[in-house]
Amino acid sequence: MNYRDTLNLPKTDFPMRANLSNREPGFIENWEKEKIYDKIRQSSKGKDVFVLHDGPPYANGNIHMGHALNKVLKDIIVKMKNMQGHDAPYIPGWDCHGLPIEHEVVKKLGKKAKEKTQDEIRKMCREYAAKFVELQKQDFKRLGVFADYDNPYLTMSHVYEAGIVKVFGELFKKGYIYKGLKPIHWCGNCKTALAEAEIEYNDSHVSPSIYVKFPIKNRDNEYILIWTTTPWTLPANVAVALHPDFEYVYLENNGEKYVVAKELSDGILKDTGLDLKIGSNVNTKELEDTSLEHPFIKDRDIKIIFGNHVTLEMGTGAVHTAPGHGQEDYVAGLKYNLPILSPVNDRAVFTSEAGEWEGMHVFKANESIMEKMTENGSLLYSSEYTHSYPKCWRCKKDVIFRATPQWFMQVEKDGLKEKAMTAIKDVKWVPSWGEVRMNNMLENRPDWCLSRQRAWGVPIPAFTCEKCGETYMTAESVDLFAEIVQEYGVDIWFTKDAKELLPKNAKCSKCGGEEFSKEKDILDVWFDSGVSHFCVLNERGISEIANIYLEGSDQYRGWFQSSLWPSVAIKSKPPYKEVITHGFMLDENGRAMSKSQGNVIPPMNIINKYGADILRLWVVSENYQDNIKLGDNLLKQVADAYKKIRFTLRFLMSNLYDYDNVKDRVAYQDFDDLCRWAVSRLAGVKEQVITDYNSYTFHKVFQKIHLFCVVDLSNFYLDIIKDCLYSDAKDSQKRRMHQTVLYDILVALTHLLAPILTFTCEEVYKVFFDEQGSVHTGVFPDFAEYEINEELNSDFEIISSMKEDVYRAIEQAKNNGIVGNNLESSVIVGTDEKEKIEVLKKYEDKLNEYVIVSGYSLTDTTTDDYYVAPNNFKIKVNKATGEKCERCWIFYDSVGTHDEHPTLCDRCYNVVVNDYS
RNA sequence: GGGACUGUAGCUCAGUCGGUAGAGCACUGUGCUGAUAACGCAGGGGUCACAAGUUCAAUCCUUGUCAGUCCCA
Repeated sequence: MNYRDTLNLPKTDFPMRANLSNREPGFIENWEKEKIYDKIRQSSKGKDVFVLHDGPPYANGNIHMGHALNKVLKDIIVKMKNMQGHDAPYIPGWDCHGLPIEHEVVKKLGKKAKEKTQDEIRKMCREYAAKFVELQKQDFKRLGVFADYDNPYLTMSHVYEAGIVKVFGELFKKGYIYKGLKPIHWCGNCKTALAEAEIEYNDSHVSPSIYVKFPIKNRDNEYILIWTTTPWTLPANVAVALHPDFEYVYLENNGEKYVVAKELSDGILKDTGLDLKIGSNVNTKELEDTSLEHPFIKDRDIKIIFGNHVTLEMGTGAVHTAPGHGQEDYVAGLKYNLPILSPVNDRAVFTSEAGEWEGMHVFKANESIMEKMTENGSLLYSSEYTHSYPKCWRCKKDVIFRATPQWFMQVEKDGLKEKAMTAIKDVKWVPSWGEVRMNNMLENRPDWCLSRQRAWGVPIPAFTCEKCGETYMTAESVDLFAEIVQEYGVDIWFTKDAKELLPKNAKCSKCGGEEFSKEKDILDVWFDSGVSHFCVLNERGISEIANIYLEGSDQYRGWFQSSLWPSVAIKSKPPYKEVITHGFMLDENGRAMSKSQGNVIPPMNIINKYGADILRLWVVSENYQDNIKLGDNLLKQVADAYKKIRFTLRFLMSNLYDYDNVKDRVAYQDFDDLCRWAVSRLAGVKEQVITDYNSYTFHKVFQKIHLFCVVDLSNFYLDIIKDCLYSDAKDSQKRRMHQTVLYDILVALTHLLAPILTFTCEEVYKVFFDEQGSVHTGVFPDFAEYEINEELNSDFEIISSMKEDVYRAIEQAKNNGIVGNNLESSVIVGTDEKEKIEVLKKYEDKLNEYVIVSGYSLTDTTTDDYYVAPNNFKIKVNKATGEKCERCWIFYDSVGTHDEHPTLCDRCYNVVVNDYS
């Protein structure tokens, strides 16, 4: 008789090899067919609503690892909330307007772009965005992300566009919206505004380099010396900036004294070659209340201001400030309430405000202005300077900074900034330092410039009076436009005349004119996405605000803020209860991933090589709150951990092939100590894992489950019970008891891991539990009767440490030729630690099973020939007595006593005789 | 240059309310061949980024430096 056939060896159809990359698409197909998202919605109906609101990715290009990381994290949260008895919907969104798409479309058109109307270009942008929404959607599905893909939110949909206009209108009515001047990059040749992305840099641009004297009022022969490379901006000068902390000295020159930064004085001497003497220190505080004269404009009072933007890299430490012609100057100007002068028209030609230079192109005026200052003696020195200067991407001509009318949202009005800063204290920031970071950003935030001079976006519904040029926008006109957009989309702004978009009887408030033209500005796309909580959560009746926003840490400046301002202004509270951020993708060496570095890994490469579940497991294998590394070695490690989990699940299933959870289940009160311990550990792991899920520390979920699989299960419990599972009678109470435990562990792992290993857990569920159902409509198991038994836990820790020591002793015994393997051994164990021996005595008759040896006994009296092991147990290893049972491989004295089956022990004999004859 | 974060074994992470550190994986060796392209066991491996300060004592506190990352200028 072949006794092997009488064993209950594991059986399962669950494949060892996951073959994820090939098999995952099948699951996705199935989920689509079964409408898994709708099913989950149905099974969650009526439960507590929990909303993770999706920050819309930009509908341009294929997804990268940053998207994958972000979406998987969101998906894990949504799934684990659904599995904890919440109703957690997930509406995916896409950011569809904006320059990058317009840029791509125009670039593709090339020279033909000029022949196209704005309306035609917008149509192409819309198609372009729609295409990438579909592409990205497929990729997100491939990642196993569950979402309402049939009803996503697109910022270019008519409903959403109408929502944007409505929110803009609300803010306008509350008085937050105003029109002001702001310097922007401007190409005088193309007569157009340029965004940062439309600018190229010429590294070897040659500019004039001039030192100019600004006389200090009421101080004879004292000047502040400034340095600049743009003489043409001097007519717009209104201030000179000094650094509050730098030391300043006088440079003396034939009776004249020039204030400059001490550290730069040597550089100035070298640069100019002038024979200047470095004189005494200047108390700049005393200068605070005085002002300067302009070098060539009479009657202009030039303020002295202080700012940290002044550097010691170049110049004199005194910065010529023209808020109409420079970003930093503009910001400083806002702080000091300086006028914004910009006497330059759209062709970069001086206007009448520039006096004698009217009609002259600004670059040509440089020379003339320098001549003027040479004449009146205010130009100390001039030369040339080579540096990097911006030029237009289209015509390659040099660009200028020019103040233009722009639309703003006021952040100081009605204490909005203070309200926002207070509001964020009620938000839970994960990690907690997010609050500090946000707070610092809000504090220094200037008014939000909402307008862009572009085609692809939501128009700012403003009109200009044809007669007097006054801007026309009223509560009524904004409301009317929102209504029109609701029906036709914003494209109508570009196709209809002003008359058709204005309220009847619209009259200019200034001159009473009735003829208007449409303004051409569109809204900043950050406004589009910033109002998503209105346009999605409110408009769809999902919730007033979101439970969670989860994005990369760059969004403190971006979406978290663009969402916060309108929300606090209108709802008087933040749009989110919790804000979670994740770090950025780095390569294996901790370097940022970038095209230029060539270390970018597309998510599809990982999915095709390893599968989405491996990618998902990678997401939770590291702490995403910090930066997160990616590379082949890391993926290999994750793949190994995956295998361990998969094999554990498979082993559980394979030993349950003959188990029926209804018929064969053994009640908890009939469990032995080992099983009580096992379910105590299970209950502990379950509790910890749920805690870790709810604090969004997913890497701890992963580590705890992995550790449970490796240490508690694989190395200990499963190893011990194999003997019972295989060799005991199929129907024995003991075997059924262990199977009951295995079953519950399987249920627990399958569900607790489902938010992470979305595909694999579904595979387990369909193979083992219910081919028609889905693990994702289930909930985390409860196991109310399984208590965390601290006494058992600590007892088994002692048993475990004893087992370690015994194995060390057996290793030695093997080396000494006493035994060949563990089951050949019979061990005697003692220790000086009485408490430990007392614990062991409680389990004395089970310890041979737990240690997996043929003989085990405890002793109070150890002798010198005992091996003293690191955990302080003393052990003697002998060769087991009796013979090896052919069936169960354990050494028993009873082997040979049964004539019918001379190679079997008592237990196996009985099983074979009862069940197999 | 400013704001924020990170730096513990090859890797991913724990940890110490201040008393010179732990786990899993990987690695090496080994057993088994009834989880078998599996499974078990044993072993090696860290001046806790660097420097100074506080302290009887610092990886943990303070300051600075270096490296990496995000945002801003």
